[in-house]
Amino acid sequence: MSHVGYGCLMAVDREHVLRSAAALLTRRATATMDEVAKAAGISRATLHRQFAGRDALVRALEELGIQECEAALGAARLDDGTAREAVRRLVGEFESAAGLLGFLYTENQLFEGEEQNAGWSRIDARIAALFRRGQESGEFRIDLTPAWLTEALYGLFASGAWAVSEGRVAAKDFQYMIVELLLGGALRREES
Amino acid sequence: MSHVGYGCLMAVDREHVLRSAAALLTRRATATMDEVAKAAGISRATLHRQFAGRDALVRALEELGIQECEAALGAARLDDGTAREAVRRLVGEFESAAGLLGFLYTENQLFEGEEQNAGWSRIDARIAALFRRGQESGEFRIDLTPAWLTEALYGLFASGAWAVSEGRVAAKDFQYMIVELLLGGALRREES
DNA sequence: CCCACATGAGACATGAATGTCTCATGTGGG
DNA sequence: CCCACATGAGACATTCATGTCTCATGTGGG
Repeated sequence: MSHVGYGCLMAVDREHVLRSAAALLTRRATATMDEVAKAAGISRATLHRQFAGRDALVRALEELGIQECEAALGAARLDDGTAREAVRRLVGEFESAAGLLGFLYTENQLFEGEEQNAGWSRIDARIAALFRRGQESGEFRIDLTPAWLTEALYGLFASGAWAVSEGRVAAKDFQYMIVELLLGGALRREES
Repeated sequence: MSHVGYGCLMAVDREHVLRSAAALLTRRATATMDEVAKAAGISRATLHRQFAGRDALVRALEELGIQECEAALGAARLDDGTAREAVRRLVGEFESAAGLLGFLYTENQLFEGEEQNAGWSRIDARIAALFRRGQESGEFRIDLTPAWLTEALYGLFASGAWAVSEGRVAAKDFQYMIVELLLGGALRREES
């Protein structure tokens, strides 16, 4: 047939639905499909036509999260300059995705048995490689493994995003707080 | 009547039930009441006799978590020695409760509207006071707020406990990894 | 103008978890 | 020995989210 896709009536903006769902589920991970639909301004039926079920929706959100992370990783240019500068850029680029990331981070615990999306492994590897680069260049200490630093970064993103949404930390301090704690820790430095 | 409580047949070991539930829910936050009962080695009926419902069970777990945290806070003697030593002791004492803490930390997001247990505020305050003491003594930097350091500590506990349970970090490194990252950060130190 | 089609609204069935109930059982204490 | 009582097993109703269905509507394109 001739009409390839959606020639006449524009289908519901899938992107917008995903964004709305992400924003809602970030705040309340147990939100109903009904609530998700309302949040997106569409009916439950239409939501269901786009995503076969809650499962499919979460998977789509996972894909979205992975895309955002990979976009952030690209924009952060992890190979440029010092490792600490790259970490700073990385956190900045990740900021907008932190909420979604936190949601997916906790949601992953529920999948338990199932194999996790390969995208996360790639992302983990790229972040861990950055920390490894910092270790090899002598910038970072070598007694904290890249795997742990990566994991810790996720944890700080999640708690940071939550603290901001709860009003315990100002949104404008998000990047600074995370970067400074991750890189420098709580102790005062004598040196430069 | 004469028999005050459980004179004859010992009631189901409430403590044991709570421990089992904590262990299970730490791994799978969505576990069924049935599974919780099985994990504790009792029937669902008995579980219901002890805890009016899932809600009551979670509240009881929250109380348990608060108790453990306050016990840990006491054992860590936050007012003794340098603040960094106190932080080290604190993380060590919290280690056994980290899994439960992580569960409750994420579970709290679901309660959304409701007011959170006052116990957490007390605990937050004690931990934040420790960081503040470190700042006032000149040990800790002052540009990271005590509130954020407290929040970050929770996040590191959660991600640390999860990383251990996933096998990405060795259990024996738990305390070291968290303390070193929290206090010293990822950067190498030139000074002592 | 008419048709195609995506949408919204809602009815309906389904499955799962929950909460409540009864009853048989076994053990411990008097 | 007998009674009290906590327990386990299971039946049952209920609630809720979900998935599927139908139908009316409205709009855009031909």
